[in-house]
Amino acid sequence: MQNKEIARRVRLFIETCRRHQLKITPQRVGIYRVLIQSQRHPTADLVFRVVKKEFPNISFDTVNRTLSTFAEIGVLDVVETFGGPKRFDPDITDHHHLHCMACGRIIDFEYEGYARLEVPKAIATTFKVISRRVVLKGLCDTCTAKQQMF
Amino acid sequence: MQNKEIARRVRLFIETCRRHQLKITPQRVGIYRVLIQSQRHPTADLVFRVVKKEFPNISFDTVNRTLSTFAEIGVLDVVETFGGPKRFDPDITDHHHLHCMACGRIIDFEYEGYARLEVPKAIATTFKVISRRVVLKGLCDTCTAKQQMF
DNA sequence: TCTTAAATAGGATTGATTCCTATTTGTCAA
DNA sequence: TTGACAAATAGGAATCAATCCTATTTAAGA
Repeated sequence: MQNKEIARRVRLFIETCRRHQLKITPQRVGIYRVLIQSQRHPTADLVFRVVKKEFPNISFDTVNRTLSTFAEIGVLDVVETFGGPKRFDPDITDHHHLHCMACGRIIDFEYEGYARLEVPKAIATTFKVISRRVVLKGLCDTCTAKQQMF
Repeated sequence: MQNKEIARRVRLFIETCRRHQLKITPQRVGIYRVLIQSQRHPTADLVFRVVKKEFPNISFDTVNRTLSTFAEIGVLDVVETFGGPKRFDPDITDHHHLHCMACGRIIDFEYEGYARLEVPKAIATTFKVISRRVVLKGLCDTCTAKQQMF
């Protein structure tokens, strides 16, 4: 990601914080910068270890609390998992997920065919849908290859 | 659920265990019986507390390990969550989920319109899809009502 | 500046899961 | 039916994740 693009997104992020009456702290900006440059779907611990390089005194609690705050104001998503630590997704645009059941990898994909997953009428009346996602479980290519070795 | 239906499913379950060279222990059968009669999506701890009534000496580890074993042989599903303890689903037929972001409730639904979620060709070549599910995040009626009180 | 509520650091606590090991038990073959 | 053995269990210890607690620091508006 270009420095220019990072700066642009940080500016937008700061806007969002202000709109929600959140103080702009160096820790929050640092965490946000790590997040948007991280490999997809990091855990709080992973973010913590990376941020620690820039802020050696930062605590895990701050990172974790901050990530939850970011989720609340819509700066990131908590993604669905099948157990294990929470995982966060800085990509809040519509997309779908493949979950490898063997290695736990989550792979993003976009697909025109799922673009308008209409919500059944019966549900729309009793449930307020905020986001929709197709989750495909299975085996990624690496794990399929490994299985065939036996 | 009728006793007859339970007996039928237990027989099928025992078949499945045999196919996978798993021993038929009273604990496994007990856990399976609790599972198919439980409210949907119980945690290991919930299953443990119920099974404990019939097997006072059973350990949490046995319940938890057994549930994982059941998932491996396809007797149940581990369902997607957004953090918190693992949750298991005895309903392995195709269905979809609503997740209430406020109370964490998971509501099953079936929908004709999602019946044939075709897998994009580009993905089918590199990823072996085993199950597909639409996950809708939002607010259930109870939580929507609560929010409007403020 | 000054004030104040919000945020942070760091350690303690809680909760969930897995690991370890001695003991028990289902299964299969004799 | 019995004996042998690998698999499974019980119970406690250890690990990992998340949250709580509180003294201290800090961002932001007056």
